[in-house]
Amino acid sequence: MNLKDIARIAGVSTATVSRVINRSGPVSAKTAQKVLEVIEESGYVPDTIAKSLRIGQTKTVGFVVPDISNPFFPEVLNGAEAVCADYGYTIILGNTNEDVACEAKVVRSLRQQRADGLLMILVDESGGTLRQALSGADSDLPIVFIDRHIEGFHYDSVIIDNESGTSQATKHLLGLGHTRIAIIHGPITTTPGAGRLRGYQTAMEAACVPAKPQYVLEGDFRTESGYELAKRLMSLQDPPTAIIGGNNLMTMGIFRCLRDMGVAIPDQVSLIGFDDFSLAGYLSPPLTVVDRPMSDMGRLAADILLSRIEKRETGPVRRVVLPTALKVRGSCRGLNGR
Amino acid sequence: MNLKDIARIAGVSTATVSRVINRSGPVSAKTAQKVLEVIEESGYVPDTIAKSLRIGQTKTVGFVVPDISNPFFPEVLNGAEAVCADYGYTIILGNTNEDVACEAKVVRSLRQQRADGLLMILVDESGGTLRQALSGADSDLPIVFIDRHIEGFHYDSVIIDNESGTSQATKHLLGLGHTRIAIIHGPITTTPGAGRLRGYQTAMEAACVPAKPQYVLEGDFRTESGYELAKRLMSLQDPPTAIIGGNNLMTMGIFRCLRDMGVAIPDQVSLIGFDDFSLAGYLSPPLTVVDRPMSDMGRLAADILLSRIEKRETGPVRRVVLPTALKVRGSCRGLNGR
DNA sequence: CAGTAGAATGTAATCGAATACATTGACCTT
DNA sequence: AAGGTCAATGTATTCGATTACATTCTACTG
Repeated sequence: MNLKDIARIAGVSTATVSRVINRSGPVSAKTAQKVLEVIEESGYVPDTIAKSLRIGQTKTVGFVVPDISNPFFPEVLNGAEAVCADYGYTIILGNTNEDVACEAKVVRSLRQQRADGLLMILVDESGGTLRQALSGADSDLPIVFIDRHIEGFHYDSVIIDNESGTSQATKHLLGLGHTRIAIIHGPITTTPGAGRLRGYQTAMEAACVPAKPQYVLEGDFRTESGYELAKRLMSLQDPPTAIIGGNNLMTMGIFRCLRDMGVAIPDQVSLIGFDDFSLAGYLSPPLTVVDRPMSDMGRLAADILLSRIEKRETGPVRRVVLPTALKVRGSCRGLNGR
Repeated sequence: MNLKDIARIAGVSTATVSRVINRSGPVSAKTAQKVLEVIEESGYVPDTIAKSLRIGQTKTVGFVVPDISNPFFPEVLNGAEAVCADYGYTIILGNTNEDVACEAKVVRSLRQQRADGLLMILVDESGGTLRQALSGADSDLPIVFIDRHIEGFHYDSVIIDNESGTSQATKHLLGLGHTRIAIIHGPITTTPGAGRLRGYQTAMEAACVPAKPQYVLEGDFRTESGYELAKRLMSLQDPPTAIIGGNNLMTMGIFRCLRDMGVAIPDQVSLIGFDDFSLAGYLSPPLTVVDRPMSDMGRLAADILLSRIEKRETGPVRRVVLPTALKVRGSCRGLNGR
């Protein structure tokens, strides 16, 4: 059952049917009604594929994530999906498994599928992968980066103030009297990895507390690395009195490690995580975290992307930086009383 | 840059280029090489849209979920995505917001987009919505239901043994000496809602412990309803000594409520949740839960769907029922010693 | 009543790839 | 050398919609 069939049954031309469906031209009331009746009866749905081919637009947005099972992902997706649905766009998923080669493959596949635009949480922030995957193409494919971005690349991005996030956390700990503060940060090749480390360093320097190198460890944003590195920290001859986790997963890893090692939080070690999650406030102790507006990030990114796709906005590249907020709960203890 | 351009530059016909790309016919080594070179240089990627239109297959699978932010979703998605990626299929997302009307819209939209098949976590288990959304169509669109299914509908489904899950949980509590056991179950119009309730009832009856009606409450699978109903339970003149949560979100709600009300777990009330989640074992007390293989559900459902799409399997409808397992941690206390 | 504006409708090309069918050419057979 | 086989390639149609352009029809003007 296609447009031609409808035209035949209704006794009109395909052009007329198309005009009725899209309200794209004058059609007499009588004809329109007749056509609509036929469509209704037959249960006809226009073929989006054919339409896309003809008009060169698919009304789809590719959403590229490194790791579906990171709880950060559904939150962002949630915001983005709502906006896309509002504008009649559908989301196609691309999972890169934190892998550079996979990222290239996914982008190329999304390009093949003619996604109208891309929402990307990057893996390769050097941009090499992306540049290659986009090579030879109509390189005006709109892309909005989320959480991470590429220096000197002409794309919009929605990120957060990572530096201020860890800076707040560090100051909070310093204010409680801690000096042996450790951080398990993400890869410094990534925006959030480097930014969060910088915030920590800045705050430490500002307080004239030198950060010991053995307290600054680089993880890979995964639970296991948080676990392992926390174990290493607590095995030092002078273990830290406070640890900052570089993201949600690593914080969970740290939390588990401390629990498994029998290290009391916050009595022996204070802990601050980056990223809030649903049960963080119900752990014991309730976790103090740096929170950020994840759903808003998705919403905003989708907003920008769609306005680029629909050419409602043509100005220069936008770089939106959203604020973070320290949520003080119960995983930090003051040392001043000692 | 399209197939025609490549053909022109390589000095061959479009048919030959197509044959090279798809290995769909004999091409001399020399010609093939030439064509591949041109493709390489130009960064050409075939247009999936055009291909789909021609061959009537999109290599996409629609994934319909009621609630993106339910932690159950990414787990299932994770499994499904891996299988789909293996077979070269892409996932299109459909969010129904637990809304029947929205479900119809999403299915219709996915049909328009010519998804080759659907993975569905239903909202309307009566099937009315689905039947309507599929009306008039080539109703041989393969669909696999996950977690919930429609009685007497000719589609495959992958569900879990809900009844045995709550039955195990109830027996565990009975074994510990509890008799005032409450359950906050999901809507009885849903497979998991009804099944889990039944398991509870069966186990209670088998032990000749009558279930008091005020201990059996129907929630809506959301955190808030768990919270509210737990509050109601604990306000009874003879509150239960144990509560079973009907799903992950409601269990979180119950947990929060008990904490907020200052009810000690498990000293005052024992708690068993349905569905494990990443930090359940690190709450205090660590939560005893009925676990189920969520990622496997996604994997299996995708497996079945793809084998239907590719006609590798044409047998009768399959109904796969996966087992649940009680994970005993620390949220239940024995009453026998009293 | 001829002329014409503008509404209503139709015809046919187009998007980019796949493919049925046609054609060419090389090599082998008898 | 004629005929046959099969590999290699080309031509032209097709998928289902949109749309530029052409045509018809209606109604109104002077």
